[in-house]
Amino acid sequence: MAPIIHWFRRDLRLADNTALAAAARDSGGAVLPVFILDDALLCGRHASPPRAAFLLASLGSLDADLRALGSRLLVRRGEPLRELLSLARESQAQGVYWNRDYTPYAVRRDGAAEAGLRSAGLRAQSFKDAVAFEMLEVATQQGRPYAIYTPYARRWRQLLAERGLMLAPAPSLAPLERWPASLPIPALEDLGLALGATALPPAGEAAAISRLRAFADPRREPGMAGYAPARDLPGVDGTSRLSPHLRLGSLSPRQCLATALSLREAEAARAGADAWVGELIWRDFYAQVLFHHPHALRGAFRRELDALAWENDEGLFRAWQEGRTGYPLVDAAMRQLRQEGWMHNRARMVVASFLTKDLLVDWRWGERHFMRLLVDGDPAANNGGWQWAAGTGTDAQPYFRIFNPASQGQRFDPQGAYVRRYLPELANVPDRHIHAPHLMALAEQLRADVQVGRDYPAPIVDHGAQRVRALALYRVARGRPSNL
DNA sequence: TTTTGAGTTGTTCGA
DNA sequence: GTCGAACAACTCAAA
Repeated sequence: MAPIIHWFRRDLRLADNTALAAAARDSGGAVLPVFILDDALLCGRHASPPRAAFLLASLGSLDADLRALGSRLLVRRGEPLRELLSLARESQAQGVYWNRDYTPYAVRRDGAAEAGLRSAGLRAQSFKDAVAFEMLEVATQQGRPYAIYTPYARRWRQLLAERGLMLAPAPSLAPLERWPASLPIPALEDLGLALGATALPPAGEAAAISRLRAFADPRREPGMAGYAPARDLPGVDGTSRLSPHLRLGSLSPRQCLATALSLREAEAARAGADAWVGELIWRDFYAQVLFHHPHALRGAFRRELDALAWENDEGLFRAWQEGRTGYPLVDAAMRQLRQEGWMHNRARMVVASFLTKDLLVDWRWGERHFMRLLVDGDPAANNGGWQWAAGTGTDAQPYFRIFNPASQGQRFDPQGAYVRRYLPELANVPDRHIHAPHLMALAEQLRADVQVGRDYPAPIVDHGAQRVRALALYRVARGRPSNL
C-alpha cells in the first residue's frame, strides 16, 4: 500500500495521536513520520530560544521512540507545502495526515497545504487532536461561540459527559522500503539561537507520561487531589507543570482528562481533579476564542479598549523584564521566567497586572516577552491570559481589580518561600517584611544583610499612586473622562 | 422578544 | 482587627 505522510507539528507523541493512528490504519502501517522546521516560527520575530530548544529535544526523543518501532522521524526545513510535495513525490505517498492547529498562522498555513496537496492529486486529511472540543462544538443555543468562560465550561463538561473520552489506538508501524533523505535534528546554534542560562524541563513523551503519573499519584502531596488550594501558592510545587508537554503535544489533553476522570472517582480527590480539568477547559476556551476572533492577536478583543493610552516607559519595562522593580513577588517571578522558561500561574497574573496597571505598559509588550521566554508559550492561552489581566479580553476581570503585589505576596507566599528562592539577596529578611523590604528601618536592613537601594531596589513606582492613574487611564478609554 | 441572573483568581476605605 | 460596601455598568447566555 502507498505510504501516508504523518505531518507532526504540535502532537509530538505516539500514544493517543489521532492523525497518526488514522494514517497507520489507512496505510497498513506504511507511515512516513515527518517534521518540518519552519523558519517563520523558529527564527523570525517570534523566535523563542527556550521553546526552540525544548522542541529540538522533543524531536530527538520522538525520533528515538519511532526508531524503537522500526521507524524514524524525517526532518526537513523550509516552506511546509513545498517540503510535503517533495516528500510525497520521493516516497510515492498517497497523501498527508495531520492534527489541526487553531492559531491564525496555522490555519493559513494548513489551508494552503491542504489546497496545494489536493491540487497535486494527493489526499490531505486533518483531525481534531489538540483539544477536547474545537471550533463550534461547544456553542451557545444560538450556535454562536461562547465569550464567557463559565457557561462555556458548563457546556463543555456536559458534552464530555455525553460523549465520553475516546483515545486513539497505538499505531502499528511497518518499516518503509525507501526512506527519503532527512536532515539531522539540528542543534540550537544551527538555528542561530542561544539558550543562555535557562534550565529546561525533561522533554519527550516518556517524561510527559511520568510527570502526569507523578502528579496524579495519590501518595504524592499535594498532587492532583490537593491541586485546588495548592495551585495558588507559587512557593509550593502544586501545579502539574505539564504545560510544555501540552504545548508540543508530548501529552494529549485526552490522556490528562482520562487520568483526572479516573482520579475523581475517589471523593477525596474530586475537588482537585475538577479544578485541574477546569484549567484544561481554559485551554480549549482560549483556543476557540482566538480561532473565532483572530483580531485579538493584534489588538484588544474589546476593540474600544485599543484606545487605552499606555505610557510605555521603556526603562520601567526593562526593569520589569529583568526583575528589578523593588516588588519581591514580581521580581522573583520575572527571574523564574528567565531561569526556567516557566512561571507559576499566580505569579503570571501578578506580573501581568503589575506591568499593565502599575507600570502602564501595553499588555502586548508583556505578551511578546512571555512568548519569547516561555517554554509553554501558546499564542491563544498567552494572549487570553494577558487580555484578561489587562481587562481588554473576553470575560476579562473588572478594570478596577488591580492586584497589590505586596498583599498578593502576603496572601499566597506568606513565608516568602518563592521570593527567597529567586531573590537570594532577601534570604534573611524577616517574613513580616519579605514582600516590602523597603519598609525595614536601616538597622533591620543591616540585620537582614540587605541594603535597599544597593543590594535590592527600592520600589520603582508607588503602587497606590499608579493604581489611581491606571483607573483614570481606563476611565478615559471607556469614554468617561471625568469622575464627577 | 424581553427579562433576568451572572460574571476565575481583588483592593481599599471607613465604620 | 474586622467587616461590608464601593469600585461600574455592561454584555452575555439562557429562560
